[in-house]
Amino acid sequence: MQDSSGRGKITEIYEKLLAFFGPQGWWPVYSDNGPRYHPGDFSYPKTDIQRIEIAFGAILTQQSSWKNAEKALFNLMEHGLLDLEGILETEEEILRNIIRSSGYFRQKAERLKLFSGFVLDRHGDMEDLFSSDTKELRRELLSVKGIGNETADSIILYAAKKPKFVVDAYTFRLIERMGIAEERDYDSVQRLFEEEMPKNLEIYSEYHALLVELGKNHCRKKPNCTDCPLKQICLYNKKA
DNA sequence: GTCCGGCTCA
DNA sequence: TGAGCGGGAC
Repeated sequence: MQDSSGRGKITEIYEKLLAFFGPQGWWPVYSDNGPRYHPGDFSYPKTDIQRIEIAFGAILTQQSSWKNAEKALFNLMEHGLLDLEGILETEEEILRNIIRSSGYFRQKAERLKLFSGFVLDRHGDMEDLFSSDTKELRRELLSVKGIGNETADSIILYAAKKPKFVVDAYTFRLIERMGIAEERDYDSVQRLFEEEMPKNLEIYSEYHALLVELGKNHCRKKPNCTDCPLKQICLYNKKA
């Protein structure tokens, strides 16, 4: 996407969203004596269990509300299954029931197993997996069936703590409605944000979370523009 | 009844 | 590009 139309807007959107919603503090870490929430604390995850928690959470929340994914995550925790070997040793049918609340539980049970098997076979643990550089890590994650662009980037950003901008359906919808980008594929949209915003972990982490908040509250499929924080700079729904 | 912090396969 | 996957919250 080119400069003239979009240049500056990405930054402006970020500032308005941050001012309106405040810092979101993604990603919550619960396990291994982690705090329930850590807004402003980007030092998590600290342990492999916590890295697994975030990676599993990223898979469980695919096309599902975080509430439902969270329940599944807690359930895994209670069964001591924030553990790669443990997932592989758990009967598929049992695993499905443990994560049932997240929806798509048959697919996700398989995905947890495939991901766990990959990490164990290729790296042994999460810390070693994350020791690869961002490009290589992304390539590896994408090679696992069940991990696509958004899930891979979520893991890279929130678990491996490497600056990679996460694009999701809300992001596409926003730039579509605001007429910012003409290129609609994932990589182009990601590049758009990464090129305008400072390559910064905290900013990428907050920006994606803020876009989710905007998408849930205002920029929905059926938009609620009335009290939208971007109302002044968005052309959508403006009278012609 | 609608929608969710997507992805695979045809 | 479209169908299929799915429980739970609102």
